[in-house]
Amino acid sequence: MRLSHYVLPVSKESPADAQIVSHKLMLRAGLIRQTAAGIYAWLPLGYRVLRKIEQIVREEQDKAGAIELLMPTIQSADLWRESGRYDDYGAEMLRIKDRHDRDMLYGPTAEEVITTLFRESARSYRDLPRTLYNIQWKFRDEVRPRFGVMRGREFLMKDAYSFDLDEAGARHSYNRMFVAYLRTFARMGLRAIPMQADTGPIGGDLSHEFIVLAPTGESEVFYHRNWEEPAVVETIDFEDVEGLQAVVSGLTRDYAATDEKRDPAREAEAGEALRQSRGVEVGHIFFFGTKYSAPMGLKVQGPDGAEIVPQMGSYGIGVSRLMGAIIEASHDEAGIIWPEAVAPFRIGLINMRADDERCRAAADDLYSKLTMAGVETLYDDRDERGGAKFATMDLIGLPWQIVVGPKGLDRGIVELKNRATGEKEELPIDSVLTRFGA
RNA sequence: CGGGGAGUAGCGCAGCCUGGUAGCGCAUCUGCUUUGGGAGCAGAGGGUCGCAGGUUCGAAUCCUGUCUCCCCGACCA
Repeated sequence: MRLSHYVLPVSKESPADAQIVSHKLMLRAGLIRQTAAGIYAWLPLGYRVLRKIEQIVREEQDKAGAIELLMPTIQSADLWRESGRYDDYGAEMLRIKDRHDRDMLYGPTAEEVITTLFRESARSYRDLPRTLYNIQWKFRDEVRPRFGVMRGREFLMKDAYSFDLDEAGARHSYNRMFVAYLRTFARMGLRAIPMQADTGPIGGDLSHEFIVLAPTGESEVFYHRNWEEPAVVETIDFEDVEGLQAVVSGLTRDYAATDEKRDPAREAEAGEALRQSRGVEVGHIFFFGTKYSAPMGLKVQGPDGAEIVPQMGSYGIGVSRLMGAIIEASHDEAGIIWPEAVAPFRIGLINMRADDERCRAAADDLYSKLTMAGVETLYDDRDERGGAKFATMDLIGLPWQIVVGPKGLDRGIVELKNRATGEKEELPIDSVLTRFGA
């Protein structure tokens, strides 16, 4: 993409509304624009990042055996009356009426919809287990939205729902998601730590929050230093029930808790190894048994002909929130530092002298070859001063910057800079192309 | 939902107390000079001062109402 043809409203100053660094940078780098309290438009650059994050989430859900579908944002109140949640949910739910004065709502979550859908498709025990998910916009009318997309009212969420024949099966479904989550966050360059969370009416240990460590995070967290090495599950057989359980057990061995869930005994046990930091909740998984399946009449026929009420779990990832979390975890004074996996473009190509024929020709050629090879490149071809271009590139945080200028061309080289490390290399143009597979 | 603050040009702000032709910096546009880390000079465009009433010869400024946004606390992907 040529910057001269793009929409990228960057700014030196951040709006007074923004309090935390990720919000400021998202506004300054032209990723988002606020349209109402807690509601944001995703500008072109931000939307590219959002789609990358979404795609990673999708790929890891698929690997874990979950099946994607898409549920509507607008739901009927009747569904929620069926589950008994319509009156309980409170003001956080945005309630609206259609032209026939029917009660509708903008979905804050989708247990009711998915349970209904599954009820209509599952007849036999052979139809279980299944895990279904969708990545869809949600709306929760938060009393006080803040921190930009970290706590918006409208947000993009991946929500998965598992249906199992018994509790042991539900545990396996839970374990699948547990591992999938760690893989998902690791791919985005995040250190996410699973922490025991409230389990609600069912009890047991099947509820975890996934917290990304970031110095400016919202909640205070405590963890064993072993978590400083991010948990990576490179390969895993999601069908291997015992193997998966062993992995999850291993991963939950070391202490980690949010401020509200601290355990003095385990902290004493950790002793010197106890660490304290701040974090952002990016995911939450839990098992809730028959809370929805029972009241909503979801049942299948078992091998012996008897009715079985499926055991359910649900698994959320805040996709839009992740963008804020990634920036909180990865930035410097100059701007954002995108991990390669989610960067809106891989390369920022800077033509130092757009008014110079030779530079323009060399940069145009480089841009053309990179683009044709499928390397996502943002090309600053504007006739601006170099300083302004560098500042913009640093702000928007693309992993690599390629600088084409007359001084380099005299020596037959261009400069390649790594945004994260700041390291610069001088390379012949051909080598740069080779480096990026073009 | 309780407490506090703010709405003036795209962004950041001054002006309000003490009513009298709406300003500054950045950004934008034009010209010239510049060009390897947010350039200099000269000029220009852009605002029904959140909205609605009221007081007054005259309201950004005073009064009343209202909407919106932000911050602190209780809740959440």
